[in-house]
Amino acid sequence: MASPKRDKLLDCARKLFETEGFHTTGIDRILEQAGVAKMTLYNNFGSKDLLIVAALDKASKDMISRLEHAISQASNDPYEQILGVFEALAAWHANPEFCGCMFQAAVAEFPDPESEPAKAACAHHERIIELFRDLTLRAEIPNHQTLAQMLAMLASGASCTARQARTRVPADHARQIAEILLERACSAGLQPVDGSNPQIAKTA
Amino acid sequence: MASPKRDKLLDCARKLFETEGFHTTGIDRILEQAGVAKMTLYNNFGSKDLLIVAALDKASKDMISRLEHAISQASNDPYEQILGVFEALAAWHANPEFCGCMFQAAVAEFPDPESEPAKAACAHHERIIELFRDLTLRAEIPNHQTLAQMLAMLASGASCTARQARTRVPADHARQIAEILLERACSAGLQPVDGSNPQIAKTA
DNA sequence: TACAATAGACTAACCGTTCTGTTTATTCGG
DNA sequence: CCGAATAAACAGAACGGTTAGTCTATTGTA
Repeated sequence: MASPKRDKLLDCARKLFETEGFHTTGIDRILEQAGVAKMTLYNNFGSKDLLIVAALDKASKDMISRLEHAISQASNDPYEQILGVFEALAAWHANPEFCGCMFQAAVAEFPDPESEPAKAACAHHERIIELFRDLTLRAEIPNHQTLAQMLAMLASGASCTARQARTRVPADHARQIAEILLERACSAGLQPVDGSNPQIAKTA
Repeated sequence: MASPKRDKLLDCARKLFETEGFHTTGIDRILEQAGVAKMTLYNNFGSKDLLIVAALDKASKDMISRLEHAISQASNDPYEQILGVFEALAAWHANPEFCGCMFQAAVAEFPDPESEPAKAACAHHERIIELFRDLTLRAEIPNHQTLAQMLAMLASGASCTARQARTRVPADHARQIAEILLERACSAGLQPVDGSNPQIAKTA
């Protein structure tokens, strides 16, 4: 299952997809850069789409473990750990090699929600929400599910904005907002969201 | 400049690009759906990329004027007007035809920031920030520039999340966060952002 | 010898773009 | 008011290039 050629191919594919997009990067370029024959791609992955899925899965695993590492290093306090996630986000965006979130690009390039790459990208987003949910639960925040969704949305917005801005400013703004939300949740608890907007019921 | 054929072509192109992406929708499909000859495309726009730019520009103009309409109808109070923008956002996301923000898709599909479609999409984002800046300025908010950036980021995050979720929930969450930020800005003013994060200086 | 990975030719489809020739509508001079 | 001139839109063939994917023949190694 795990061969050095396969790893090299997957690494190059991930990088090229990230920097130049999924549709615009042809198979031949990946093979050339990886120094690998065409048949190793089709023997190991089956198709370009499945290679994309594999690249997304690996990128997701890497990012999640990077965030978990940032969390464990931040503190024992879940409040501080949540802010640590945004610190890690800002550090990522500040990296000059940063060129946007790969998963946001994937859902944009594969509009069909039933396509495998789109599903892989959505799965990553769910994992991010889950990560925040663990933290808000441990922080014993009243409306912890809602806050987790909000935090994930903040992170998405920061990544999306940073793709154009190419600075860590959006992530720092997101962090600041997260701080405000946490402060508020700590002192009073969030107002019930769904109750205050009854028209949601239709789409929920 | 403005002919009915040209308008029909532009409309169909905008819709197809929005729902199926820029790279995946071929020219032939656009022409077929618009009932228009190939040469009318090249006589009127010059190339597919320039057609994409024209579609993005028209979509931007439409959206901005829709938001301005929502603002003018909301109230005379700039606070209420800002919330009105998020109301309009939520209404847009609740529309069953909503399939994600076209401009986010454009920057994802054209990773080269120098490409014309990417520049057109960035210009739209600037217009959104400017729209919020006008409102925060009129609201006499201390750090109005920073808050405008934050609000734009919230809107981006909501659109990005709504692409996957297909509900108005993210926009409602964004609205709720905006409410909190406004409340805070009203009572005390935001803390100086850049001062509290001196490491920004490098990228600023 | 046997096996796995290689390079690279090859296919079939699709892409954006150009070109050709025809048809339609509009405008203008007599 | 009518016929000629101009321009625009038409359908569709053709072009060169690129794509994902398959196949074959060759190499290196155990």
